[in-house]
Amino acid sequence: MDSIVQILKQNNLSVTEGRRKILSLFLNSNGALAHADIEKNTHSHFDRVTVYRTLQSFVDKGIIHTIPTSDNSIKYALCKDECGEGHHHDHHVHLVCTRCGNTFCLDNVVTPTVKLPRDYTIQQVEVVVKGICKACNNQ
Amino acid sequence: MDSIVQILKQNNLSVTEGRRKILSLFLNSNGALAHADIEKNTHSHFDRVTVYRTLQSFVDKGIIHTIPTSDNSIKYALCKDECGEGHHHDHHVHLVCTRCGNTFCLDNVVTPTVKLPRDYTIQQVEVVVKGICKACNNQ
DNA sequence: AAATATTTGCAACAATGTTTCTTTTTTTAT
DNA sequence: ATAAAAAAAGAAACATTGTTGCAAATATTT
Ligand SMILES: [Mn+2]
Ligand SMILES: [Mn+2]
Ligand SMILES: [Zn+2]
Ligand SMILES: [Zn+2]
Repeated sequence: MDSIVQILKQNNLSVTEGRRKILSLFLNSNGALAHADIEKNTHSHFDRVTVYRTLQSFVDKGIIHTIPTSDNSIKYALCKDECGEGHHHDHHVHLVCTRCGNTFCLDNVVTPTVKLPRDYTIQQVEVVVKGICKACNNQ
Repeated sequence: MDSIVQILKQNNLSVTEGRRKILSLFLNSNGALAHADIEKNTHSHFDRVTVYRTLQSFVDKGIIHTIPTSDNSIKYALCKDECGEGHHHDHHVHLVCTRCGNTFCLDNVVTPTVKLPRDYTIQQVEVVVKGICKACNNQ
């Protein structure tokens, strides 16, 4: 069976053209995608609302995760860790390349531990590095 | 001289009612502010465009900095480090309280060092912690 | 194949952000 | 203090982004 269909079924999502296509975009992209990237790559074949809903359901199911940015543009990327419905466990660092503008999950770079004063409780640590990506550095 | 006026003059910004009021909001707030918070606190006394432009000029001058979020909502907070026109040097951790929803600069918590593979270049590291803030923990 | 459940697209709306231009305010020079 | 120059604010129009309710279409279950 198609691995895309498999992922959708495993997550109790009914298999529709939009979900198949959008999931395949993530599987075939090495960087993170914004809503606009998806609209563009699908040539607006799907309604904007459908794209929003699809992204949201993928996040809910733990198939993709969001990446924080400083400029009001959510980026989404495939979860490669043990994420599932209702719980994300993405403990890796993200890189925003200031040259090509792409955002990447550095799956092998774990988030450093942060020590806060006693009064605070840590639930999750997000690390976003601005810098130059591999591809841009090698040219 | 009023310290607010002083800050504006030091940064070569002409002193206007809007800038004075918005800067004082930041000086009197212990957390970060979103555009909407400012609109609300000024009772929409200033045009929305003016608020956008004021925030942008403050960021440009290094008076305030933006804080990345995962939900498409830019937060702004006073720069307490050595920031200036064209260069921000905010090396502290940010905390988003999942109970009260506020965002705080933890000025005393320096961002941990991150080690990336040789192919990458680091320019800036942003750390956002989700958790419970001091005030919420002590009640 | 029919019944049921789910998803989609559409429309209308709300919120957020940008651009251009005129008026007003602030700053500088006299 | 006044006039000239510079800068900022406000208004309007528009663009982009995100949300909600509902009927039609599609997918899943029986
Ligand atoms: Mn990631
Ligand atoms: Mn800060
Ligand atoms: Zn790059
Ligand atoms: Zn709190």
